[in-house]
Amino acid sequence: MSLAPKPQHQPAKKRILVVDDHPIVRQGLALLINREPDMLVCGEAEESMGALHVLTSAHPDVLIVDISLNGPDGLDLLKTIRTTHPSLPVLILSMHDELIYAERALRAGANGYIMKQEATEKVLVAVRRILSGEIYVSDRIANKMLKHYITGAGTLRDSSIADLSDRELEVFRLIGEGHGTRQIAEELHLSIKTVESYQAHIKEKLSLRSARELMQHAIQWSMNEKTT
Amino acid sequence: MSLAPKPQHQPAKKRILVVDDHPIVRQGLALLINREPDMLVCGEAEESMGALHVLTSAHPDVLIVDISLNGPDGLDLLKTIRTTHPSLPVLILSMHDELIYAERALRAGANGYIMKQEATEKVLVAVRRILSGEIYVSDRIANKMLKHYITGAGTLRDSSIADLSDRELEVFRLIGEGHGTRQIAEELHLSIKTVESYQAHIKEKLSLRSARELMQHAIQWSMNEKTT
DNA sequence: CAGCCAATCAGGGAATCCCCGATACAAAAA
DNA sequence: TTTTTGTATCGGGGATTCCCTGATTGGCTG
Repeated sequence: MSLAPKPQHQPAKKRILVVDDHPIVRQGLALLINREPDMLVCGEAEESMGALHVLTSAHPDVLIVDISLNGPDGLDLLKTIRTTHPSLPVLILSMHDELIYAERALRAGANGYIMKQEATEKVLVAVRRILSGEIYVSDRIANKMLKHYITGAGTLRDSSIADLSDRELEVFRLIGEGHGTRQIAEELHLSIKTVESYQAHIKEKLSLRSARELMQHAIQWSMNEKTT
Repeated sequence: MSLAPKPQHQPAKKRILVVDDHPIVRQGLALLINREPDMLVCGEAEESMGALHVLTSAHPDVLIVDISLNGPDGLDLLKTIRTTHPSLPVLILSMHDELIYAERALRAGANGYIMKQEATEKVLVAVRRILSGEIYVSDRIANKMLKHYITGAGTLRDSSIADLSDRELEVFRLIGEGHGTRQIAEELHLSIKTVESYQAHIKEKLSLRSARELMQHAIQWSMNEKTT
């Protein structure tokens, strides 16, 4: 399985930082990556803060980031990283194959978007692809994007939820997970007033009349993990 | 129990079947399990149908089943399996730490409930626990459930919602429909204070810590099997 | 450049949550 | 027959959230 390159001129392995809040997933990725001759996992983190910390000490060549982390989510982390590392390759990992997330991820500067449903080898393909400077998206997503792009609207209108901004969607998701206003504010390091403002915007965009209705929809949406 | 010739000197490895729609998670679990001397993964499946098929050929001693599968979910699979294998140990794996899912899982006949956020070693602990005939749940969940046990009687009851008085159940249902405190008070021709009192009683009986959790449970209850 | 919009926050009154109660009544237990 | 328990009904009052009306900054975009 290995070409057995001898230590002499051995090219440096590509260093990969894995960010996911599920230990099992981190371990699965580590196994997968470390048995490749040209890559190794140089660090792990389970949330954004830890990731930023490890980032400075482990100097990875690629990041693999789960989109749904506790606290600031994968997209937030991505945006933060982009301010200091504009061209560091980042592969976004997600459990939804909803177009909303893929579109947002790429817009936020991700170099790739892959789903956990994808075969494990695809992860390696994706990593190599983005290491070579290209963009990776799974075929299913790519097809959907093409179709939507061709058949009209430049953006995706699956539901009015697609109208939400990144921050708004994040708050919406947290509400659906059962988190309260204060809690969300703390998790995202924002003022309560700011979170309230987002809630108001979400209600506006989704035509909801009360915080109660907002919560109802958020919970139902979060229960529906359904694939397009 | 024992259908194979069991050499007394060398105990056979316990055979484990993993069902999860994320290849990375399956691989992570396989790594984790196969490096233990007394277990091995005897099969994998990514959805319920495949799981039932593999089940007949791989003769596992334990199943690890993710709760959110495509098509019939983990609980559906569990229920199906229980009709033909009433005592086959099944560990339910989930990404939610919500009590509701754990309750449903155990009520459906699961022998354990563990979250993906949990440390990987906990999976091994859980597997050994349920292999020895016991039930495994994480400490957080266990604490919550204990209260339910103590205040109730016998086995895991009908979600302990059966303990609610008529008025309480009525209020609970209305909350699940999205009605607010004031609205409920008007609809039932009661004082707001009375409705608040019912809410407090419901929270007490269901071991819920906030109005938000109450609402979450009420909504989810009203969405799913009201008829269980 | 002017305008729009996302992201961030404040003030303040209304509503709610949630901890303390209370009273009345019926059924069950002692 | 007391005593206890459970249900149904309500209140006070402080903490919190809701919700409306603002503001400021910084990007894009026409």
